[in-house]
Amino acid sequence: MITLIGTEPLDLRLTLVDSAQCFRWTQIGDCFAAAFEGGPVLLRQSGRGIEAEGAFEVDALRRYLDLDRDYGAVALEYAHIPAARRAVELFPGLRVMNQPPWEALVCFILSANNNVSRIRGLTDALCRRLGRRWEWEGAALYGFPSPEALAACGEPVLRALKVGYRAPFLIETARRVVEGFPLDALRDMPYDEAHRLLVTLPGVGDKVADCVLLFGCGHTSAFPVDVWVARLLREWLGVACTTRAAMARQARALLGENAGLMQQFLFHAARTGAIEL
DNA sequence: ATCCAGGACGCTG
DNA sequence: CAGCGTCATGGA
Repeated sequence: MITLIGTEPLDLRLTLVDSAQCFRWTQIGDCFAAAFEGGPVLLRQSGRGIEAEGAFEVDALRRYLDLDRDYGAVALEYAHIPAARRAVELFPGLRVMNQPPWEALVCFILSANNNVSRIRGLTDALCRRLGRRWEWEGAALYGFPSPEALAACGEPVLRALKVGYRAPFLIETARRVVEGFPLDALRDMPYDEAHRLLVTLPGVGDKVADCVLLFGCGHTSAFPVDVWVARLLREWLGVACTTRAAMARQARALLGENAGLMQQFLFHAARTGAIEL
């Protein structure tokens, strides 16, 4: 059964795939597919709006896609900053998703010193090897591996998937989660406390912690600073700092409560070369 | 061959 | 606290 879940502006390809905030959606024809705990979910843009099919609850899916946020208001908030205004204009329909924190954690541990296409390949390999298998009209889809599955799989298995030196990070972090690391409580903690807690996990530094907080915990002020963002902060916003941690602090002070949402627009603008640095 | 990719980590000044 | 080499892997 096909359900219309919303008519708000949302560019599926841009949000689910191209913006590199999530790495596990695959395009099948004009649909985007991924498997979750309840089974496969398919999304499609039609003339009516965003249509969904499969195992989902409308409210949960709307939250996942951040459909309840007014991005027009966010744009206005930063309209006085030329680069920000330009980035928002360039990418209508880009939204910052609310992923399960465990998924964001694993994917962004994989992201360290890695490129987007390879992160996607590794995520897919992880799901194929350790995730639950589903089928949708003949096509195989794989759920995201549980913390238990990852904690128990053994380092050689992960090495064989080519995650490289990140293998022990993944296994140790999975163990910490299985042993009770409060992943689901991060959402309701103050940013500083949640960040301080996350960086105690192996493979998680300042930047990965900010990605987990922004993409998986609803902390819209979290501001991940990678090479692209560091560059654009200097060139576009005049932020002159030495370390990335200091740049993140300054960007948060400058942009406030929704700094992370704006970061995603700026990041994509810089990474795709849509705005010359 | 060298550099780079949504960096983290351990060691040295 | 800041700076630097190292860590797999694959594409440019």
